Amino acid sequence: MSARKSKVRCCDETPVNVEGVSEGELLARLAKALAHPARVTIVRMLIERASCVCGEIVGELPLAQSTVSQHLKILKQSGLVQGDIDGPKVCYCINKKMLKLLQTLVSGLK
Amino acid sequence: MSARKSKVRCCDETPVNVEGVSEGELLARLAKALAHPARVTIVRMLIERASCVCGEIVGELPLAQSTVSQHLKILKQSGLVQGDIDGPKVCYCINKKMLKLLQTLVSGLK
DNA sequence: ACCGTAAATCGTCGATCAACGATAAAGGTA
DNA sequence: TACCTTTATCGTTGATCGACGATTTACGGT
Repeated sequence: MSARKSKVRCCDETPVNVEGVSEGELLARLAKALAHPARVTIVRMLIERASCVCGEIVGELPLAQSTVSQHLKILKQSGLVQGDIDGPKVCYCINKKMLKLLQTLVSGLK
Repeated sequence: MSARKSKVRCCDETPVNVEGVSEGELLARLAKALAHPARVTIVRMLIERASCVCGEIVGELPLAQSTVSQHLKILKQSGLVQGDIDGPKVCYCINKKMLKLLQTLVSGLK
């Protein structure tokens, strides 16, 4: 093996591609990512546990593995969540920048 | 005419029925209401202009009147927006309690 | 009573969502 | 290599969304 086979830390810094997207569009996208109870639960889990897991998420939700995988895909596409491959598993975690952005956009509604 | 035909103020206090709904469910609902750019625009308009109008909203969006009406319905169902009938027109405005609730729920994501 | 304006509702259509089981891909281990 | 585990993807199904035009409903004004 090279340096380290599987790094414990995952989801380092984040690109966050938000090119030419209006604030309204962006807020709508992020809101859409949260527009399902299961996804809210996933986000909360990822925030709570700094450690990012995937199988655990499946175990915690009353949904099939494929369904959870779909929700994770949607969350990843929104940028709110990232997933790093760690051996046979995938390590998911929150993109704090995006979460912060969402919070800023929502708080700015006034 | 009796006292005042059409009150200038509209959207007084708000009921806000959030009975037996978990926080996650609630956040998901509110997020869903914002999960479309047109609805974000509407919410922003209503926040900006204390005066609440409906025809103006239609005039400002590149959408048919019926489509805007649908979006308004969704926003009303979420509780984020209220509409009071004012003669032949309908006066829409933000439910500040709900907006605050949304902001609290999103800010609480940490 | 009649007309005009404002808004909601209806019906339709294509697109997307949400869920599942089944299957495939990718990596670790014996 | 063969297996096992983990996750993603495929294919399907029913439900909901988003948009529209057309129609209906509700008021105000004449």
